[in-house]
Amino acid sequence: MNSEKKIETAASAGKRKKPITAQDLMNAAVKLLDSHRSVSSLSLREIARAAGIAPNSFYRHFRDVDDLAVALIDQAGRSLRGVIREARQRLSLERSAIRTSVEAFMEQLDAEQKTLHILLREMSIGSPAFRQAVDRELRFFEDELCEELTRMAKVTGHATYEPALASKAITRLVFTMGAAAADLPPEERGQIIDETVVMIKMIMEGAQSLAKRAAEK
Amino acid sequence: MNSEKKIETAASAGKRKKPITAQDLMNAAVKLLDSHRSVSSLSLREIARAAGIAPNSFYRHFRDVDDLAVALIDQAGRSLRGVIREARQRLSLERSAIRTSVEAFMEQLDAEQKTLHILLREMSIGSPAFRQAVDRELRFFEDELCEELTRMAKVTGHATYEPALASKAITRLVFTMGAAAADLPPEERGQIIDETVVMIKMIMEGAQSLAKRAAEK
DNA sequence: TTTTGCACTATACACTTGTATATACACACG
DNA sequence: CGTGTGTATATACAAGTGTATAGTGCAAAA
Repeated sequence: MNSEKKIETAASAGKRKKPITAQDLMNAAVKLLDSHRSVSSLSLREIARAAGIAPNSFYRHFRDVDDLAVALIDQAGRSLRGVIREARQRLSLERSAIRTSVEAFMEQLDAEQKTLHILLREMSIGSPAFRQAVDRELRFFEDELCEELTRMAKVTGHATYEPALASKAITRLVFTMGAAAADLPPEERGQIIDETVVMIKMIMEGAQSLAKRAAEK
Repeated sequence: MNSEKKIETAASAGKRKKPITAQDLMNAAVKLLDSHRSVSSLSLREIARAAGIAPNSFYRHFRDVDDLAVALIDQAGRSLRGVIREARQRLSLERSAIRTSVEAFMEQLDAEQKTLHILLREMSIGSPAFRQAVDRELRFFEDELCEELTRMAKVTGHATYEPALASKAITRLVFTMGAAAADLPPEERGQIIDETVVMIKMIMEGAQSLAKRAAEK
């Protein structure tokens, strides 16, 4: 059977108005990544098949599978930033800022599009462009956090030792713990959240304590 | 061209005494992973080709590519544990225990077999067996560290707040920072090491400070 | 010696992959 | 009415994939 088979049938059997969006392709790709496949193991044909289009139509929307992957990361980052910013606004006084943010982060894990899931899993793998996209999101997170830390310092009087470093530590920790939580059934995530919160408090406490010590000298 | 090509030539051109070891295959796989490919994108044939054997001979040594990947992780963990344990023994008094360990960890990044590299990159991806193997190694690390922390508490009198959690935080942080360092030219790793050391100190300082606060109440 | 077992190879098959080429259909503008 | 232009399609090809089947050659056991 050297020539093509006839059937590369659409997954979505419905009669669709023709035009397919880039987002449709991204959704199809995300569905394929459900279990534990890496983006780099997805084939262009597979994605096209899942989206119900001909293989070649893929090129109308993305240059590459890599290109699509980068788009996925951007999307993950954008919506994550939104969620965190929102969490920070409803920073009511009855709950700790830390806990609120961590919870928002973890909730985002099974948001409609599970792109955060993907970002966390594939952080350190994939094309240069891919990792660059991930790094961008990490830095976003760090910067916002760092700002917050220094602002907080002025209000409470508790200075932070090296706010940029503390932010980096917290960010990496949250992302790593998020990756661990991602593979867990949601009912076991509570523990991870608690652990993460305590870890963050350790870092902040430590950074403040080191700041005091440095000031005393 | 429907039938096979004739040449699937050995990569290692030398005239070898026939028997190839599982380790040879693992080495070949590692070489292929040099740049930034994920294990899941390696094909059995590719590995066999790189090792200079026929595709089918692969099965004499591993069931799967996945199977080989798990073996790689085990090897990475084994040698990492060795290195860290060794570092702890030459824990001379002139250098901090933290810095010595972190340096040992980072040095292991470009050890002969760069398997640690792979472990760090693919931590949260791959087959269940694969991630289980990674988790095993993480826990090893955590446990040894936790023991050390409580032992230290008795000597110095500085108790640690939740030693298990602090160990987990430190472990995850070191691994994440290691993953970041892995993609860097060795001359830029110094900074990462410094950062990591400070981060760890923050955590330990914080955990001790929290312990004191808890005791005072 | 013959036999048996093992490590490896060669060939083949059915299948998937990325992409080149050509083509069909819809809609906007002259 | 064309006539593009953009978006989808089908067909095809060369290459790569996992693996089934059938050897080949060589060392130890009989």
